[in-house]
Amino acid sequence: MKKKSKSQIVYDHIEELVISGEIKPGERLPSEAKLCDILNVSRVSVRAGIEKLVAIGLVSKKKGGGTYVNKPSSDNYLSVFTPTLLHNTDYLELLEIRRALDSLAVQLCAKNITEAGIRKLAEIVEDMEHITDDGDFFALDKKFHLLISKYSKNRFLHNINLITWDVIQKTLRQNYNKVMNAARIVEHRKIYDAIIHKDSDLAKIFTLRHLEDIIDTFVCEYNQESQYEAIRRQRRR
Amino acid sequence: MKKKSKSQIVYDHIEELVISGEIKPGERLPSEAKLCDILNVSRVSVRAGIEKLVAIGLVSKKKGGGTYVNKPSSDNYLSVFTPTLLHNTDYLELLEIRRALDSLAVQLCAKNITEAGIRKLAEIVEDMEHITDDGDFFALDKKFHLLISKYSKNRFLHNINLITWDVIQKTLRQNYNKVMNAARIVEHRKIYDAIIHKDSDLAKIFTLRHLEDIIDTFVCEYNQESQYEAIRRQRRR
DNA sequence: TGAAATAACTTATATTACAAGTTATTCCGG
DNA sequence: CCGGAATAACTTGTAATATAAGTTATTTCA
Repeated sequence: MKKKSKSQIVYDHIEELVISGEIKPGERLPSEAKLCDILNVSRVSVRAGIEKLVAIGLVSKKKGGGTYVNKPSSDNYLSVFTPTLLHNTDYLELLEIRRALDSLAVQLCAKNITEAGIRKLAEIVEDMEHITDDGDFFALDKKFHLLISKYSKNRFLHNINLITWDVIQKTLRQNYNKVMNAARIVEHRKIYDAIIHKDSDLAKIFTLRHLEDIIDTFVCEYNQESQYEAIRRQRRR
Repeated sequence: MKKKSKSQIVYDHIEELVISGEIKPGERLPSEAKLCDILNVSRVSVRAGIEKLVAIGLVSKKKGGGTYVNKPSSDNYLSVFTPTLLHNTDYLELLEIRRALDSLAVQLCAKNITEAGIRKLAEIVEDMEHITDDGDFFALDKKFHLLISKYSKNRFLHNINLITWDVIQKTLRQNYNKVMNAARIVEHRKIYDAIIHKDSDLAKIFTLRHLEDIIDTFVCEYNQESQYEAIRRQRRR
């Protein structure tokens, strides 16, 4: 267990304040001096920690005025990855992106995956089928999809996926668990089978269905309409 | 013209060193003390600037050892967006993602765009058709696609797009200009027409073709093979 | 020659001080 | 009592200095 740096303590503390909703977007952080007292570190460390949060776009500083939590609509583009509280509509937006990118990832993965990769993927699928605790599913699901994007050999794709799952883990686990059920596990198996047979088209189809099922379940649960749903309905006409 | 903060001076200076290739991934930055001398600022400011670069994943610090430019393969996921020098293969990876996300964006855009948005889009397309300087094309192309993702009303999608174009602008303009030609302008007009007729399916098709043409041109230019090309060839069999 | 000891260097943190900008309060004329 | 100007209190920005702690290069000595 490596010791956390002082600036990391500050970073984590403020991030937690924002994720938990204790400080909402638009609101002001405690002043640097107060944070020094609370966390028992020097102002140098407080400033270093805040500096990082500024860089990723979670907060903004105003000389003489204080430090404020950015609103999600901030034009700082890195704010995509900031762990602000996400609402259900935000989650749908995220799922729409997953639909587009996961289907690309699985295509590339089926083409590029190695024997070692297949073994790892097999292990995950099997673990998933013998799950006892509901909480474990999240970890396995994340692993499964990240492994696929890793073997897509497209680093940008994989990195975007890492971010996506990081956001899901930090802010959406409650919502997430509600859309989990036995059907998801079968879908993973199907995707896996398509990958090992190097059938990228089939893998893509199963991945699209997988994401569409997740979206459907989520929309049902919350009686909301996704933009994707609207497009699909339009197509049926 | 707002005055740059000291830490921003440091940030920009180091970013420039990396983008220009003066300091390559894996190499060490000048020490904090040296940067103080070079830039004539205090160590506090040097550290604040570097702290931001650490946060976005461009560099990593080793206590006692120095500060190093990260390699693109760094597992710091924000490194996707860091302005390290990108090679041609990296650009192809980026184009593959654009293919997946731009087609989604244009679908949503056709559904959600407002009258004001259409007017803005029209202006861009017309400017594009009356272009005199080649250099202007980049700015208009960027504007066009960012406007589409903006009106997709999916904030994640738009933010990823902002990042993508930022990376292109910072690191890929030379490559980019080579794939530009008159055909691109016609393609934009077609996409625009589909959008104003609210035909999301057609808009998607034209966008896919647009990106595939760009990829083809780029691949021809550099005699490289994109993963996407391989998939397309496979499908033809 | 080789390994341990040492020196030199580098980042991490703390303290103090002041500059410069913002916000809240006080004060005073009407 | 009201309104606005002056002021005080607060907050971030920058600097200088000092020390701790880790890494790297050099020296020393067996």
